Amino acid sequence: MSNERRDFYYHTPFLEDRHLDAKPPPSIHGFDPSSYMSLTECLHGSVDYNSLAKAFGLSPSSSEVFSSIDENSKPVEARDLDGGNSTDQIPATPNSSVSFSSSEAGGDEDSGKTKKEPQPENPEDGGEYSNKKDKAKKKAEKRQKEPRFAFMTKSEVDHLEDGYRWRKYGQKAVKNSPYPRSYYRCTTQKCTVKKRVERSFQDPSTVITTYEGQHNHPIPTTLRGSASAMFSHSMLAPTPMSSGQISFPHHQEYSFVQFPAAATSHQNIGAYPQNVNQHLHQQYQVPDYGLLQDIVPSMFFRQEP
DNA sequence: CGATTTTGACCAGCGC
DNA sequence: GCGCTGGTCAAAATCG
Repeated sequence: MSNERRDFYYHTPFLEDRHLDAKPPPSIHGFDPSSYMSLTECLHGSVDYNSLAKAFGLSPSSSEVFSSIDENSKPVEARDLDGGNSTDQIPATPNSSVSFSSSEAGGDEDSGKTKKEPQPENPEDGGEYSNKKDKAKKKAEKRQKEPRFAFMTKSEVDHLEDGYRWRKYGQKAVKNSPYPRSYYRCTTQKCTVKKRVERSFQDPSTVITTYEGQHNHPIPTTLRGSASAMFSHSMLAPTPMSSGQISFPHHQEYSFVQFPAAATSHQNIGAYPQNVNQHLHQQYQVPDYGLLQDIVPSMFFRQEP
């Protein structure tokens, strides 16, 4: 609504030219402005552009960057990536359709999509409705408060190992795409984090993962395989997840990144100036330059009209 | 046998 | 109001 609203998109080609031993590094490439990759959505649908830009050490007026996104990372049939989502509700201007309710973190960051404030219509007189419906409503209400974050990863594996344990609770065919979308929920009790995974129909080698919510617990140490071993100590330590960290799982074998706490409270974004860099840096597995140098410089911001 | 996945049904939001 | 679509539920099936 207000012009204050700005969407942030990022393009993180990091890892692309990174050599991590034997296997080809997964890369996050391209992005889909019209359906995913909107940091704004992740950040509760309301973020101050300048603050965020600052947080990442970018000049708020780096308009070239904006354009570069359009040209380079052309949202190839972006709408198709998300099937109905973007096609139907995010026509030309992604954010414009995101009926964001800036009210607060509880804003409907799911806005542009489907869920909406479930009218609290006498939950008790559900009468004819089974508690199933009530449940769904409650969940929906809850869900809206969760920050979301989506990214694309080149991978042959659909469900990327990210250190947490997930249970699949649904799968749906995606409109205009031969690939289905899977829905996962964190199996840890009391943790409401969910994630959706789907393969890009434009680029079948790309997996689009959307995280929703924040883990309120450390990574399960009983994780089988090497997953747990690859997470940095900083991750396994009782990190203040409550502060709003969001993890950027790419590929279990290569890296694991935590996004600075900015995710949960947009008001604080301005509070992570340059520290963000160091912050991120610590999280990377790759020592030398870390992926940070890839991610930050390539962190593109875009302002939608 | 418990945990997880599969899958059809159901529900809510949105556009027409 | 209706149809479409995304998201979730939950019973059944499958897995380890």
